[in-house]
This record gives sequence, C-alpha cells and structure tokens, in this order.
Amino acid sequence: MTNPDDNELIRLRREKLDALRGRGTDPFGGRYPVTQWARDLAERLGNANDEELKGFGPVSLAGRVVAIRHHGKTCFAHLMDQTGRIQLYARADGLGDEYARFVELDTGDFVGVTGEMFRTRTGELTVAVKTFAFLAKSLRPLPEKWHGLKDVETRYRQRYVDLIVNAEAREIFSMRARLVHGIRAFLDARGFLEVETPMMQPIPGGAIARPFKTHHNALDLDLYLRIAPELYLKRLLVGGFERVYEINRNFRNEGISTLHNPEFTTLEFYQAYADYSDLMELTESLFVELAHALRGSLSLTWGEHSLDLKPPWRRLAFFDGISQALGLGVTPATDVATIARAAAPRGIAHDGGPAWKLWKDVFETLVEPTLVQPTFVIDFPTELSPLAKRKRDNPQLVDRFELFVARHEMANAYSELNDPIDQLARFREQAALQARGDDEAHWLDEDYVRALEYGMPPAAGEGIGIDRLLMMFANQPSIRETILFPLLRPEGGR
RNA sequence: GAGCCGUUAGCUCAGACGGUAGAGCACCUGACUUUUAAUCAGGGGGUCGUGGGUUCGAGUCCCACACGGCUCACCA
Repeated sequence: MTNPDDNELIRLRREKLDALRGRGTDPFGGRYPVTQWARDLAERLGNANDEELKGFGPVSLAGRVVAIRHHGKTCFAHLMDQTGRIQLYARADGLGDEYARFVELDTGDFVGVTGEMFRTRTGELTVAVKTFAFLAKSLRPLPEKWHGLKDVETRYRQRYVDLIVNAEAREIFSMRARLVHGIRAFLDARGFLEVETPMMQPIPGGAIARPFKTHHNALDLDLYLRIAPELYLKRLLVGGFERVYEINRNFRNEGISTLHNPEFTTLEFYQAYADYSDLMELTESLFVELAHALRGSLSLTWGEHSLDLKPPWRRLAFFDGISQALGLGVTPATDVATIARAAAPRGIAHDGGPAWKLWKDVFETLVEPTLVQPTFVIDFPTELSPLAKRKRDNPQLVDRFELFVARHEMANAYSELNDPIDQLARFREQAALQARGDDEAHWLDEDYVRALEYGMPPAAGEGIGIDRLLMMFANQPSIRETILFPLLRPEGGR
C-alpha cells in the first residue's frame, strides 16, 4: 500500500479538505434530516408528469456522490444511497455562492441535499439542488466508472470499495439477508425455537474436523471454537424443547478453497418425533420456498449447471450408488478385497484400512461427481455416522441423508441416535480410532452421553451451510463471494 | 501442503526479438446553463509486487520471497 501522501489524487483531495476547513465548513458534517430515499422517489414519481413533480414539494436526501458532470454554469451529479441512485442538478443561478463549492465535490464525497423534483430533457428524474451540506469528504479516488473494480484481491481485502462500486456484490449480500430471513420465517412458522449455543467448547463435538484452539485465562482452560453446534442442540431436546434451530458460525482449522472458509455459517435444526424422511420433505419445502422468494423460480442456473428444484428429488442409497459405479453388487457385508479389485482400475487405491474408508473413497470419487440435480444420498454406513440412529432392519446402516446439488454437499441430516448405551459404545470406537492416531474420529463427550441417559426424544436433525446455499441461489462460483470478509493472509506478508 | 498462472499509473488493461514505459477512464487547467461512458482544447501522474543475479543495458531472461487466482489434497 502506497503512502497516501505520495498519491497526487489523494493530495489534491486533502487540499480541498483543508480549504473547506479554512472557510469554516466542517468536511465531516453530522446529523442530516433525510426524508426520502432514492428508490422511494423513483417508485412514487417514476411516471409523474411535470405538474405532479412541481406539486410534490421539497425533498431531502443524503448519500455518496458517485458521478459528477460539470457543464459550465450547471453541474450534474449522481447520488447513491442504500436504495439506489438519483441524479442531482445544480445551477449557478440557483445556488449562488454555494455553487462554487458544489462543483468542487469529488466522487466519493458524502453530501446531503435539499431541493425540488423535476424531469430533465432526457426524461431522468432529478433533484434540483437548493441547499447542500458536506457530510464526509472522501480522500481516496473511487475505481473507474466504466470497468469498475475487478481485481478479486482488492475486492475481498477492501470489501467496502467493492460494495460501493459493484452492484452485484451489494445484491449478493442483500440476498444473503433475505435468505436467512426466509429460513427463519420458514422454521418459525413450523414451531421451531431459535437458540444460541456455545461457540467456545471444551470438547469440539458434532462433527469430525480439526478445531481452532484457544484459552480462557481466568479459568486456565483450553477451549475450542466449535466445529458444530449439534451436541448442544440435542441437549436442548433432552431439556424439552422439541423443535430448535441455530444459525451461526462454525470454525474449522482446515484448508481454504472456493468451497471452504475457516469460519462459515450453518443452519442446524432438530425436530423431535420426526425421522430423516420427514426432513427430506421439509428440506424440499424449504428450498422451494427460498427459491420462490429469492429467484421466483425453481429453475436455477449455477455455473455450468441448469438445476431443477421441483420436488420430489431423487433418492439414491449409498450402497446402490457404489454398486452402480463399480458394476458390482456392494453391501456392508461385501468382502473388502472384492470391492478393492473393482475399484482399482478406476483409480482408487485401497491401503488395507477399514472397509468404510474404501466405501467413502469410492463414493466421493465415482458417485458424487455425477450428482448434479438435487439428490438425497441415503442410508450411510454406521461407521461414517457416529451420531446417527441405526436402521431397524440393518444395524450396519443409519437413517441418514446428504443432499447434493451441482456436485456439492448442501445438507446433512439423520435420525438422531438417542440410545445412550449405543452412543457411548460408538464414542468409544471413535476414541479407539483416535488413540490409533486417526484424526478422522469423533471426540468422546461424556456429558452428552449423560444427557442422553436422562432420555432424548426420538428426533431428526439437519445441517445446511448457509454460505454454500447462497452460492447456489446467487449463482456464485466461490464461497468468498458469499462471505463479506473472507479470510486472507495479511497484506505485506507476516 | 503441491502444481500451474498472475502482480505495469487511483481503476481497467497494452507493452515481439532485452535498448530510457503506453492507452482509456479518473485527476488538473480552460470553454460550455438539461448532461448522463457529456463534449472540446491543453496538462500532470509510474521504485513495472519485493530482493538478488545475468548483461554494456532488465517491465522483459534466471533465482528466491510475498500476495492473489485456479486445480489437486483435507473438509462442509
């Protein structure tokens, strides 16, 4: 980053600022009585005739000057507020001495203006400025008006500039707010209670991931930033809340990619007395409602994919997917060596570890890339799902689904294991894996088992990544486009 | 973490073969009382990501490093 004083454009703006102060004008004004937003005026007066405009009366707006066109003894500018843009028109014979100051405005400056509405020769709704006030001098030039700001590094590092100049960026984060609001409305209407559970946890549970570690000094206690809220939300089922949800941050100390940010937002919700098939229907309804609200259609384009969200969505059993991919009937009982022989020519090596690692490998390599249209992958191996309820007719499988859209995992859900004895046994298996150095194992949480011992109603729970869901609805290729301030290395190295 | 690609004016981008760095927009000066990528005339602006090396000479070639993008690996 260059020294601001080295830059001619910044130097000139500083000089203008000093000149304003020298005249006794505060360049960083204060309160300004805003009575209209740009969009209100466009909506109310978009079709008004000259008489109606004349009778409309005075307006008072504030915002950022984003364009200026000097034109002799008149000057046009565009003012941008949170709702949109509106044109300003200043005349030497209308503003008097103040006109000289108006033409000194720079793009980027915040101003407040009052005036009357009229329509220019070319038909644009415009404020004829009567008075104006400096609200904040901008000392840095904005990016170019035509090509805008494209450099992704600058767009992420200086998101404030991205938001000033790129309407698409503003639209994504506006959609994000509508998305989250839509989820809340959907769940609230169905009797779910929104809760907040610890972000700092002594045992990072509910998922398998490398956590961030931190320390509480007064308690001299190591804590982890949560990797999932799951175990706390299920403690609330024990406590008697039958439908709960949380929309909040998770933290995973892992790689960064177009699909991964170290902190990301998830929705998790739990419904007592339901099972995973109820949640498949609920998920379809939720996506349909959101698609209508955000896109007005169930047909979406996401990158190279054309998606049809119309339910019911395809359901594919985990082992059916593997079987089809390998051309070999595979069940949890199938001999590992047999599967390994079928998988090897497809480029999947088996290192002799447990069978479930091979199943997972085959599925991720051969099946997931084929899942473009919304697909529930159902009935996962028990070993991959230490917190899920076993299927009644086959204890080697669990009542679980993952939703895939455009090859990306969008949701993960299961009927919750509420048998404390089985839960403890599965935690111990995981602990044994961990003891053997497997970091892909769930931590043992004894208090969670104790909670289950008090009795947890049968329930189903689901997690949905909000950032990724927004990628789909906003048709974005990278999670960094859906997170306001994605994690980057600090500027200038460490 | 690995591979590939990128980094030139405030912004968007050009810069064959190594020979003193360019354009558009933005900015400054002047003209212009309904413009809107305003127009017209003139002008200023650069440690070419950083540090080394090769060379008479490096934006350009070589090495290292920094930051970013994409792909892969781990994961959601």
